[in-house]
Amino acid sequence: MNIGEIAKRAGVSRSTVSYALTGRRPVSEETKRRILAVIDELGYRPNAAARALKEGRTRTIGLVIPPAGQRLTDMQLGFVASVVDAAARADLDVLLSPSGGEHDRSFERVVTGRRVDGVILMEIRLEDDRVARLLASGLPFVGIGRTRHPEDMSWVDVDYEALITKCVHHLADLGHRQLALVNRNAELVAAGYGPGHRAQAGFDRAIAERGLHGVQVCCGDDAQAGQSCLQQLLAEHPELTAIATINEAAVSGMYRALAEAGLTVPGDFSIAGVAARHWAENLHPPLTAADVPADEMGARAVELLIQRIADPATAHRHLLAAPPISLRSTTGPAPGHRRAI
Amino acid sequence: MNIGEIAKRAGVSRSTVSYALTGRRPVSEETKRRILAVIDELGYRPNAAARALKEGRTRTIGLVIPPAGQRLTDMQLGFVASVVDAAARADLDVLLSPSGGEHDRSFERVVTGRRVDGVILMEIRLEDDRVARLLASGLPFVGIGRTRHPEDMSWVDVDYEALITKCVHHLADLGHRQLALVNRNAELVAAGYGPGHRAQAGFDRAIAERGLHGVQVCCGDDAQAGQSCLQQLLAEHPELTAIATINEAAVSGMYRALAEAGLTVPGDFSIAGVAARHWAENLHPPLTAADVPADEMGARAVELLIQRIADPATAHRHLLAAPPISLRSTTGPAPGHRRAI
DNA sequence: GAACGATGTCGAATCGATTCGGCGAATCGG
DNA sequence: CCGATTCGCCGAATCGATTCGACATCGTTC
Repeated sequence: MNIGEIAKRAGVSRSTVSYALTGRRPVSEETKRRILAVIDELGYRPNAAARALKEGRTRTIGLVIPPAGQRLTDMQLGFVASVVDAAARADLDVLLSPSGGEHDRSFERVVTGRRVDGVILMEIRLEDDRVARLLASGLPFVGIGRTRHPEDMSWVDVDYEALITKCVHHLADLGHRQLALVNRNAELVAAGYGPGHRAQAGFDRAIAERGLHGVQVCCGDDAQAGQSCLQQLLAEHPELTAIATINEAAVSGMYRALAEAGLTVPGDFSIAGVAARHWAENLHPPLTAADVPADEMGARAVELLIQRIADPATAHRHLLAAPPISLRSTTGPAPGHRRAI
Repeated sequence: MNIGEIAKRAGVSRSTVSYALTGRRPVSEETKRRILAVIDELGYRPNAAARALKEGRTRTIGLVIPPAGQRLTDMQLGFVASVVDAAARADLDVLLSPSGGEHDRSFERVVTGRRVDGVILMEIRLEDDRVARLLASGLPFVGIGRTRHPEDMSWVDVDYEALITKCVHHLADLGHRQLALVNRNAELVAAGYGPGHRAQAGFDRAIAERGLHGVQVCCGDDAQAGQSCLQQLLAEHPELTAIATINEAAVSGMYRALAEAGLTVPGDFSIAGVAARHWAENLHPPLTAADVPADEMGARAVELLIQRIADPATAHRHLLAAPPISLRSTTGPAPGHRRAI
């Protein structure tokens, strides 16, 4: 069931079959019809490996995800889904590659074995070996996230700094004076996870601008960690009245801790965050949050990658998403400051 | 940077380089050392397409997931993660393919273009075109889930029927007489989604065995749907005291509906389900549930697939997981039946 | 009617690996 | 000391597509 077989049965040469399929040279209607009939009858499809070998491209992109061991957050899942979706629309296949820890063989295979035409990289650190590796290899790639030197690459990213700044201003406008920032897990932030650092920077800046008091903590990426984290926070800083966070997975645990401490949301305590819309809406109460457009970002990342593959010499392009905050149910006037509205 | 270049610089023939790398024929230590040094220096890795073409295998498996549009449940995410993980350990790459709806081109490419050595199929229907397609194509595959004719294929699955039966018996033992089964979304069940149908069957059987009263409803796969579904259920069947469910994504919404109806869990109302452990534990209160071992199942699916690829003629193998129920916080004696314990 | 440009097709080279048959040289046994 | 093995390596064929140059046929044009 290869192209030679088709050619034989249609009584033409292999090249003619190829041209009939790709249309890169004219083939008479009659011949084309006969070839297609044979192909249809035998259910022939060109061998992907042979085509990739000759053409020098695989029609496949790599998607590098955080190690599978750690659960994907809802936002990350949104990125994956939208990348897969957009790739499918462009008739590209997606090769999944966990990276980090024991999985570096997989990443190395993807980068180095010419298995993919380009790569989309998730969960990028400020200093990231993988980015360096990709830059050195010359393989086109696009980041969802960026390093400390963002000019070197194409990326789409969430402007965590601006978003957290907005959250703080929003809370300050409501009269809150004592705020906390709940970050992602400590290992991630310590490893130079960009959003974590940028959220810190934005928080610090906004706190300073408004003359507020702020504390920062890291918190594991799940509900139980969120609960114990907030318990501790409330115990050590009873003066707090509001939280800003980028840790969507921990929010439901924070709700729990507040409820157990007898604090109502948003009556006694406010929370504003950055999260996938789907997630924010499905929480109870729905989270006041910047709705990260994960779907669009994934699609844009694929677009950028396709452009880079087509012409690796084009200028790098960047997309920084900073959607406005959707006021849902978790922020309100600071207790005792109702007149301040 | 191909094998010829390496051969030239090492002063040997291309075949010798190949044998030095694969070890399929002896090569002298001295020569091997020289070759490896050159390879190391130039950072050479064999071209995957060329190798796949010659060897007739791609060292890649396909993972067919539900269309990306609909969110993956936590359990599905667990399957994906464990499959990717197990594949990486076996030095296999994973090609992701959404199927259903507009994505059938992607599925078709995977099946037909010899892009993968085998396929793992998720979210299987009782009658499933994709299974028929794979059987016809001769491509090795393993299902996570099974059709109405399970003998035709290898699979791993969750024994929803047994698990729901256990849930019902557990609730009946606690004195509950009026139960409901909350199934997955209506379209999925109508399309012949096996777990949905098997859960119904198990529910019916157990209800009959114990002489109970039962109702069944379908419910969208998210918290909001769970909330409105349970609201309606409570309104139409005020006599209900317990629920069994396979719809993990809807559970938190059910909690909400119960709380708003003034019912405590498990004091006034009990819930038992089938869910990913991680999810069940992180709910508040933690769900009494059969903990589906998603990690192990994904790994086993990969194992079975590797065996099938190695020898497509082996007998089909099946693995039906029916873990015991982990008693957490959401089931208790039926109200007014405390003596019945 | 000769020169010319399309048009349609073919044969052969090519992509980068693996693998088989064979060929010297070294080693061994008798 | 000679024939038989073994060892180490090479050259060529092969996998299944794409693509380039060449060629035959046909219709135009001057």
